[in-house]
Amino acid sequence: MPSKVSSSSKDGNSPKISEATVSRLPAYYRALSQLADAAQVRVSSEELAALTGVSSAMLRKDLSHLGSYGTRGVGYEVEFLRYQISREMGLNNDWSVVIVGVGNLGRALAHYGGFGSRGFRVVALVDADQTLIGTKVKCGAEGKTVELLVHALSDLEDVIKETNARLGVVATPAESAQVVSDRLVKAGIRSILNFAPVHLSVPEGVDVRKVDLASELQILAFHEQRKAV
Amino acid sequence: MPSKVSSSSKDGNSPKISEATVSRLPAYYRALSQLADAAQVRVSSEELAALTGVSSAMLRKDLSHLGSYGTRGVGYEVEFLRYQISREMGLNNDWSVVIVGVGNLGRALAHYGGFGSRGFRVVALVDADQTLIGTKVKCGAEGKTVELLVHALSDLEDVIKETNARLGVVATPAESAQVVSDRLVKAGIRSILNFAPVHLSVPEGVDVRKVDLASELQILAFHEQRKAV
DNA sequence: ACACATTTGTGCAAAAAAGCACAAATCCTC
DNA sequence: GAGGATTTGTGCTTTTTTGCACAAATGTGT
Ligand SMILES: NC(=O)c1ccc[n+]([C@@H]2O[C@H](COP(=O)([O-])OP(=O)(O)OC[C@H]3O[C@@H](n4cnc5c(N)ncnc54)[C@H](O)[C@@H]3O)[C@@H](O)[C@H]2O)c1
Ligand SMILES: NC(=O)c1ccc[n+]([C@@H]2O[C@H](COP(=O)([O-])OP(=O)(O)OC[C@H]3O[C@@H](n4cnc5c(N)ncnc54)[C@H](O)[C@@H]3O)[C@@H](O)[C@H]2O)c1
Repeated sequence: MPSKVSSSSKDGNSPKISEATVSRLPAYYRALSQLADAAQVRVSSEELAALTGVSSAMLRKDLSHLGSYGTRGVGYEVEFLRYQISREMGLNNDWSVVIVGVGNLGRALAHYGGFGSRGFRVVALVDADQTLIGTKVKCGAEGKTVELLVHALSDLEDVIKETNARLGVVATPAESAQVVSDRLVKAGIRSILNFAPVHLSVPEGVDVRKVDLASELQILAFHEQRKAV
Repeated sequence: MPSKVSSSSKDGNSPKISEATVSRLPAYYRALSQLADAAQVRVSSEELAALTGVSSAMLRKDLSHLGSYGTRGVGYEVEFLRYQISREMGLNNDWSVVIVGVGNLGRALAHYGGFGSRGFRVVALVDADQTLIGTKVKCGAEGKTVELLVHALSDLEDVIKETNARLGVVATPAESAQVVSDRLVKAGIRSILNFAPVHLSVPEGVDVRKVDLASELQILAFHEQRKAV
């Protein structure tokens, strides 16, 4: 897994769903959404597993941690199961996202339309580049396009407070990532998605997930190298 | 972990490095490069572990799978260890990458300069959009900028043959991803990095790593939701 | 109402990964 | 060159994750 949650264990009373399971729930959700779009009513563990690339046994065990939402001899109701996963994952809530670093990647993320359909909304863009600050960037894809102003890094705390952002995306160069992360945390952000290829140190209670594209290619290269000549 | 290798186990005679270890090697490599840039000669497992966010014991065990490259009581030589990792991972070779889908994300990847410094070179861009085909896209960042022509999807096989590309990146919409993947495989590609939020079915021997940005946000949201109110 | 075909949910076993602790190796000082 | 301070490499333990197999539950057909 090219990325891991770092800190935070957090358990109050919830039955504790394993990290491995959590990391697969989004794929199930996505597949169920697809089936729902195709107006399919029911799905078996076998079918859903094939769609998501896991074994049917693993799928069933994963789902069993959420509750007993299937019917033996029949399968799962697509819409019902989809709803249960979305509820468990908090996708009903509206998640506000602030993106710091509006370069190649930050802009691509802002333009992307696929987040909105899943409860995520980019509400603020922040950069340190004077030539970018004050410019407008189109956010979201067809239909729901919004123009967002690029804010100055110095306004980070205010922007977060005003927009109530709870998720932070770091898309700055590696050198600035730790500083940006520190400021995000200080401003109250406790969930960070980091694209900079550095490890971010954050206090207990803050989650960081790292997406490292270069690492992914390197891992592929490693295996490629080992394949028969 | 936002991504996993799907198929391929592959073992000829190599001592078999665990998948978990392989997934961490790029981070070690990156940190060592940083230290080398800062002209640091030696590093302890403790220090390197802190830089990469793992425990020192895990780091040592990971490295021990490559060989015994440290010196007890002293630590590791930065340059030497870096070289050993790069050799093990095949980063000395030059890896040619073809990107299919030159939209928001594909373009951001093409523009990105960080790949070149690690043995990866984007050698071809392919898209299905008639208005894009034939246009030129700047590839790589400052210094080593190259303009690449966007090729037609119908030329995919030829382009791969001519450029000798061995790594394929799928950055098309989800609907097209499986078709594109099939064609990449048929053209001889056996390592694919997939950004489309769908599971790709590939034959035995082909590796797919999936990077699903929306999933990452969802996983963060899941944990965020569980944090104290 | 009963036998039979399906498909889930789950206890248990196996495998993989992470963590611990310490002996072995090296360096430094005197 | 002996003793003490470090720091690696690794056997062993614990935890996490995956896989297997089957009983329990449901639907169907007669
Ligand atoms: N573009 C890619 O395909 C790609 C691939 C792999 C990794 N990455 C990583 O993602 C990150 C962003 O990549 P990119 O290609 O968008 O880079 P980029 O240089 O295009 O954009 C970086 C942006 O961050 C801004 N910035 C710099 N310092 C800042 C600070 N302290 N606060 C706020 N903003 C700041 C810059 O002004 C710039 O707009 C980098 O860390 C890069 O290594 C990118
Ligand atoms: N942009 C993001 O930040 C982001 C985030 C998460 C996921 N993704 C995923 O990454 C993929 C690409 O995203 P994007 O934002 O770049 O989309 P995009 O629509 O901007 O670009 C997609 C490109 O693929 C091309 N294309 C379509 N069908 C094709 C085919 N059969 N063969 C070759 N090219 C084809 C299109 O012409 C277009 O240029 C999508 O699957 C998207 O869900 C993107």
